[in-house]
Amino acid sequence: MKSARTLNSDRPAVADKRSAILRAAIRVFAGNGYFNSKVADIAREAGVADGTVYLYFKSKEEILHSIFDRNMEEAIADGRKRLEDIADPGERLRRIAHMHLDRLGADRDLAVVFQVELRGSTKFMEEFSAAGFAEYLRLIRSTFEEGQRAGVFRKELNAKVVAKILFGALDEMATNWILSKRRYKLAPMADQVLDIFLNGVAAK
Amino acid sequence: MKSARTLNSDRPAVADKRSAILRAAIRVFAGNGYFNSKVADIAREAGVADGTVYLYFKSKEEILHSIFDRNMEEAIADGRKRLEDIADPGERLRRIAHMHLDRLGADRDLAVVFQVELRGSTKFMEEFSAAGFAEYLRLIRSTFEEGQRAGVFRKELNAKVVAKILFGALDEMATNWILSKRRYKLAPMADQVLDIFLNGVAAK
DNA sequence: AGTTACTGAGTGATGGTTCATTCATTCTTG
DNA sequence: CAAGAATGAATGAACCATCACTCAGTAACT
Repeated sequence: MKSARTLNSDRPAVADKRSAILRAAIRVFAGNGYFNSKVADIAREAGVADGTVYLYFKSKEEILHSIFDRNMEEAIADGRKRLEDIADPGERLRRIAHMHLDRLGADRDLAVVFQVELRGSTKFMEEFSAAGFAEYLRLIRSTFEEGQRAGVFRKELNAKVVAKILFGALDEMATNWILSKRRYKLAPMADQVLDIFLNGVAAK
Repeated sequence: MKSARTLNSDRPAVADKRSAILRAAIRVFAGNGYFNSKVADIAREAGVADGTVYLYFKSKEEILHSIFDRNMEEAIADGRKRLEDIADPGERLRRIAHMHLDRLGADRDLAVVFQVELRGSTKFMEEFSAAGFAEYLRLIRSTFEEGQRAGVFRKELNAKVVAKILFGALDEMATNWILSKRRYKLAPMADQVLDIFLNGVAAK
């Protein structure tokens, strides 16, 4: 087997290998589903031995968790940054929706893992929902509440329900996109969703 | 073992046993997830031997399919009937949404199977989406298009996207409901969704 | 020589599926 | 109507393919 990139030995290959395994796992999980994927498949795809996987992750399940954690963390950090210069609640929601679909639309395999594989058992769902999803829903909700206070959104609406509606609509766009044979851009759908949504919740 | 009901020998216990197994499977799948459920668990829950399951279903996977098929068929038949006396497109959509959430809200285990277990692999998703989901989306869409022709919904909206939005919102209500610790009624959420939705798509 | 990174054959447990056998019921025959 | 034969639904122990995970060994580097 060809030795891994030894071009510059600055960084030990450690970080590289960890994410090589994660990237491989995303591809494998997306292709076969989590439960039908063998650890050996991931190892082969990553170009390492079976045992090596266990030097970086303590179980197959932890690999799935790491995929979620790492991406969610990145998305949230990036999201915060790209929201800080926007004041208008409607525009903030638009930006959130765009980022949501941009991110999933940029990597189909990752999208499959997020839309399908991570939903495959209540156990996972509960864990993930306790972690990142809940925080994401809260972000949408509090943004909406700002809008209510500012008088641009109808005050009688339940913000929690509204957040779920927006999330659900975006989520369905993503799921439909990965299942669709047609290839179209996912991100632009955000505007169609927001058109209806903002019209629906607008004050007056 | 006590002999099966021999009260009237009209009908062999066959149909009974088949649906006993299906009901047991719904409970077991909902409790452990499809992949973590053993056929032996289903058999025990149904009060039959392992082998008996294979007299009625040719594989574990076929059990999952049957759960979907049977319920979807029933839902669609029932749905058609309860829609035929409604002309107004907005009211038709409201009725659809109510039926959707009523049905899932009436049986938490079934809801778990539909919201979680059936989504756990692209393979399943594709099969199911080819089957019932697609038809359901088409129903929403064509109802919306009637409304567009009637001039009550904005004509510039893409009906396909609109249908996904409504479905996605309802779907998220259901998923959130099964994951929530709190016990609340699912069906009433339909009105909150429709309030925003109809406002969002209304002409003028 | 020591340390760290990696390897991949082996192992042990799991669980979907099969099938030889049982037995209650129904049919046939005298 | 009773005895024997046939039926086929139901059983559950056993089979065996499948993998997640381990670990004794090798390689690479200092």
